[in-house]
Amino acid sequence: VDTTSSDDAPRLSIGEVARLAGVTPRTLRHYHATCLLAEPSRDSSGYRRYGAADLIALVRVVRLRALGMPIPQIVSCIQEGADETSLPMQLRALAEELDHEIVRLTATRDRLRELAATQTLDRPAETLVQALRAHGLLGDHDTLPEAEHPAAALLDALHPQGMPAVLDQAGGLLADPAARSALAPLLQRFQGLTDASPDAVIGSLAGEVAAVLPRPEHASRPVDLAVMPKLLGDRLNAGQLRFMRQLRGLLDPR
Amino acid sequence: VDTTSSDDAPRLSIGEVARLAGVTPRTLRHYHATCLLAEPSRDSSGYRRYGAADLIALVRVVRLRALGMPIPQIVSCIQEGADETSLPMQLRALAEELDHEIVRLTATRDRLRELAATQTLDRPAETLVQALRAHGLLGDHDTLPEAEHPAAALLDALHPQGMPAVLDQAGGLLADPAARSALAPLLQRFQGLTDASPDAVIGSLAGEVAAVLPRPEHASRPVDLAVMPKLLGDRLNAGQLRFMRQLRGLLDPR
DNA sequence: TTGCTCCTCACGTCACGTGAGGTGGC
DNA sequence: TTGCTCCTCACGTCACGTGAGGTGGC
Repeated sequence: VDTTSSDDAPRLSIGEVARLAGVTPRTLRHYHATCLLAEPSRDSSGYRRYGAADLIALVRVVRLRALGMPIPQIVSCIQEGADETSLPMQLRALAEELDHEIVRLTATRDRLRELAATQTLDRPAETLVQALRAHGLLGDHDTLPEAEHPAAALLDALHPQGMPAVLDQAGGLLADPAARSALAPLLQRFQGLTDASPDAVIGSLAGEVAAVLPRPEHASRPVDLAVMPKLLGDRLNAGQLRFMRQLRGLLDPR
Repeated sequence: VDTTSSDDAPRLSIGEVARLAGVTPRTLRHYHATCLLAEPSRDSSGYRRYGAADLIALVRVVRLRALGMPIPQIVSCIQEGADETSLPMQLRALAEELDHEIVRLTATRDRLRELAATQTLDRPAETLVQALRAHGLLGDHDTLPEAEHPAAALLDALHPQGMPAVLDQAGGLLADPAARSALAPLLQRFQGLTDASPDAVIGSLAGEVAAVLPRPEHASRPVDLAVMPKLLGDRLNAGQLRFMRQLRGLLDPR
């Protein structure tokens, strides 16, 4: 018996399948364009007509997309000849990628909260002042001269993790009275350099400074000592610049 | 005394600043193009020349980018007149977005591992068979007729969470002997419908079925009963289709 | 002189969103 | 007849990566 109320090839419009699968018609057309899904047949007016098998294939794709699988990978998953046992492996690989992503985002989130709380992102000079006070190098009511603020900002910018990390690394030096008393006269001698300072004076000062400073070997992104003179050129005299070149040679011998 | 070895306006090339800030020259040019950073001065050959202040501004931007802040938001943060106290608030807001993202990714990752372990993403018929066996509705060595596999796949596709969720919702029904004994004769009566079945028979069957089925009100994406006949048209006769329409009217009264 | 850096377009990425402009179906 | 759906381009998104083709600096 032939049933006239039921079409022999029951078909849905693009909007109907899309709604059933929980996507937009545009998304479905995109999947056709990328050969993720075969184009279905068309009716007499050029409309796409979908059957139950098309819906099943689409939902499969939609679920893999919701799991974060990129389209090219889905293509390789569903093409015939694809190893059926590889799907669980690919899912596990995606899970591992997410593990790393979650670790990364968690670290970033924690750092965001820390920076919001301490406000150290934007006030290198203030951060430096607090550290100096904590080490008794600056009186509680003393402050850094205005002229030193750009230098503090530059120091902050040159270290990958900024001023707090600089102070962290310098903490040992600052907390050690012996190192502090050794550095103080060296700083004075550096400030006393002039254009006319003899090479011998500069060379021995560089040697003494290099002996006190911690090695930069383990820095993730060591400061490029070659560009330092270019940045500081208008604040240093010729003797001080020669000192920087000497120090660079000693700290980073090629 | 004029020092000839030190330039009055010490400047770095784009490659030098970029390396100091840990980005590529292209990234820096992109920041200029988006007005995130002002274009620096050029030398006689058209090369950009950067000073210490440019480096400091760049590093500020690079750090905010590393924290996940989008460029337009950074622009609003660093333009003059920007409320200084708003930066911590924006950082906290970013942290909250990351909280949600982390929750989302964690759920997806767990689901990936679950699907990889149970392999229920791809074998709706097998999943159905296992559930039927667990409820004693199918012998341990019996299997689903091949003809029912497409129906299982369709059922799986029509539920947003797939076959396991379908079985979960139907679990109460299957586990309840009273419901099972009520459904069995109803299924037989449905299968017995023909093109010539009178409306009265169909109407009362629809009423009895609707009384037994759980309400679809709380489904996140209720199955569109209007399209069901189009999907099943070639598997059902006219009487069964009239039943579907009746049932639809009872379960979802507009 | 060679190799490196710099310059400015301008297309590509990823998975669609969003009109633009036109036509078929109830 | 009106409103809804469908059709095919084709540009926009986001933050750059990557040549293409040409020139300056050590």
